[in-house]
Amino acid sequence: MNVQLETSGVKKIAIFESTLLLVKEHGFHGTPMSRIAKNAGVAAGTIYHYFDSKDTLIKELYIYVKNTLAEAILRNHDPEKPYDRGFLDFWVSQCTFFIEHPAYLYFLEQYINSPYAKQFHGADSELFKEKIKPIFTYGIENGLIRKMDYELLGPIIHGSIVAAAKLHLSGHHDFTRERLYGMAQVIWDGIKTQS
Amino acid sequence: MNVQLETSGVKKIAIFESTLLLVKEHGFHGTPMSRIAKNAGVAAGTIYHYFDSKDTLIKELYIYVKNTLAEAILRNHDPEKPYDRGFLDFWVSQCTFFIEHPAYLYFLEQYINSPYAKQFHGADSELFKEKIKPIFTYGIENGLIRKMDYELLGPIIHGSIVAAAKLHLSGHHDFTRERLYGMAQVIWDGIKTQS
DNA sequence: AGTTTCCAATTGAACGTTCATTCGGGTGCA
DNA sequence: TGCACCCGAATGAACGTTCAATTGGAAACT
Repeated sequence: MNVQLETSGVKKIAIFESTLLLVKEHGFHGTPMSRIAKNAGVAAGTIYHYFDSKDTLIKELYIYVKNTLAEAILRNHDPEKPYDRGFLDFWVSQCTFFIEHPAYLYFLEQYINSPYAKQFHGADSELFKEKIKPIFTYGIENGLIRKMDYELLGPIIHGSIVAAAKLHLSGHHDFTRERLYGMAQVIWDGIKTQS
Repeated sequence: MNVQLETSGVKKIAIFESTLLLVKEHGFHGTPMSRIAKNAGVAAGTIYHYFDSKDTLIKELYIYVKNTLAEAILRNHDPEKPYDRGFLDFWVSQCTFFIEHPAYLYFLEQYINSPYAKQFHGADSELFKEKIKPIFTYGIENGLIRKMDYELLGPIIHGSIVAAAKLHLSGHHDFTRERLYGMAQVIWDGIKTQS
């Protein structure tokens, strides 16, 4: 199931989840290693058994989060279905994932815009790069999606998903699965090759 | 010109611009007050003559940035022109502003996703709330834009502008004014009421 | 099976640094 | 003289990281 053959990794995951929760609540700087440790039920020094520094902890956490997200998306992805249906599924399953895992969403949003992302530029989830991104480059190259750079298309789609998830999480709206598919359709109409 | 009747405010602006540059480069945590001071050409203590704390400095800086952005947008906005043309102008002038002021862009992006934004929820540019936002709510209410929440529409448009500006700033692309209007048109096609 | 060896895992107090903020004092203008 | 502005060394708290000491359990040996 896992890429690495880890004996357990249970503490590592505990540290990840603890960091995720605290970063969501207080941001990167607002979460000292001491509190990460306490929250994860380990001693401060233990973290340094698994990670070289706070920076590498954050970087590895980012990849962990992206991998978890990619797994969730791929689980709902059926390559047999028509391309547009695939896009809708992608949009909805990612949005659902964020709604169900708010800490993952807020961590990602903070990371992407932090200096970490520039510092560790290139370090990303292999799963994402190899399985998800190709779906979109395929769509662009085969004339199913409007001709534009992936670097432009990506943030636009991402932005719509994040906006919807945040809106739901704010509590003001409660999006049903149908509503989500409706929103995905709006985005698809804007993205697809215009007839 | 300014809302506040400041005698000069030149030091205050210097502190703002210094913070902007350093935050872009090193993030919130990576920019100590001492370096903000040195970079602005003032003493550390002087900052506390103008701001209560680092937190309020950041908060006021956010409003300063949003105001400056709003001014730039309104300067290029002509209410006489048709609505769709107004949207294109809005999109392009905001994108151009970000391209010309990268530090403003990166500061905003970091702020929006930081705990500051939640902490100071509601504190925003009056200019923006009273002049820019109404343009969009008008468009939605009068059936010119697809019926959706402003909280959903806003981030989508914002996302596309930011993505384009970042792509330009990355150096890989050099968008002419015509190219920018082309991209704005793509977004408009997705946003407008479908015929 | 019992004993010894060994090392990864874990602890938390201690260290040194960095940082936001304070404060006592200085300057120049009204 | 008073007041607004400004300085920068000093302060003390908070933080990331280190490390000597402890544990526990698996292998190696008798």
